[in-house]
Amino acid sequence: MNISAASIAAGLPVKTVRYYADIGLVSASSRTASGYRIYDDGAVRKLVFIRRAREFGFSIDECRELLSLYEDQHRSSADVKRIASKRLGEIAKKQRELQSLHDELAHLVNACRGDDRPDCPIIDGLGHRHPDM
Amino acid sequence: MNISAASIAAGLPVKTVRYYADIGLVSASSRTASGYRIYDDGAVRKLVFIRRAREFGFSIDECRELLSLYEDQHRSSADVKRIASKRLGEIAKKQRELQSLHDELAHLVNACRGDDRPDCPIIDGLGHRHPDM
DNA sequence: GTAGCGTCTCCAGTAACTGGAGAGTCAATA
DNA sequence: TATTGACTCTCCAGTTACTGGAGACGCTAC
Repeated sequence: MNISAASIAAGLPVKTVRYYADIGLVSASSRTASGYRIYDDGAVRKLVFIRRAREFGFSIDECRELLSLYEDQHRSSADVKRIASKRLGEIAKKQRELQSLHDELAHLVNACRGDDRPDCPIIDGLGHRHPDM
Repeated sequence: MNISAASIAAGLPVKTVRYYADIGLVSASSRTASGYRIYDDGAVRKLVFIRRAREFGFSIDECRELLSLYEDQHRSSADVKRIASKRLGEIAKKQRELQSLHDELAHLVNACRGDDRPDCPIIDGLGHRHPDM
């Protein structure tokens, strides 16, 4: 599999696959005589693994850690659960933040007539200090 | 007001205030003879405005746009509403994505015993293709 | 006057790519 | 066989919104 076939199989842009190789996250399994990267199924599986983990919001460094657990036959599921639980907590926190932003902004947007007059509660709401932020 | 007083009043780090001046977002109202930045109330209000808008997730460029509306006595609230509504849609989208990530990851974490055995549904869930992602 | 801050500018680095230049490679067509 | 066009390579620069640090200068108090 050359890089474009691997990128399609993994669901990642070619540039990103090359980048992951550059930073030593997932290297090509070998190269052709002319230097083209070759990816085998194992490498593609790792790329898929990384893509999924990135979609879950894991950082590249966390992916590195997860990948080493993924590759380690002797890893304990406790390690993995610890990392995933931490991430889950962060996601929940982000959700709460987003919710309050949404509510506040929605309130301002609803209060705005949206006509040609300069009076605008959104601008006012942004411009002045707010009780709990 | 020197830069640190302004930064406290605006709720932004000094570095960030300087950065906003560098990129021409909010300049100091003047300078002392020795080159120290001086901020008046108007400049501080703009800094607060920017901080709030950033907290709402508006990009620097969007802030620039909002700021010009903020400063424009003749702006229509329709313009502001348009930008804010767009942002609101993006926030809602992000919320939905985050929700599905949360559900999926929570499912995996719950399914994981978290003991010393290498069998781990989280790793498996990340490693393999998933129905709808 | 000197110690200990604060401030200045400028440069580099962050995260995770993305875009592009310039050169080489490969497969198919004329 | 030559050439076209797509693909690949490496390397460098740019992105976003800052943040950290170096080295130099300013300000205030003791």
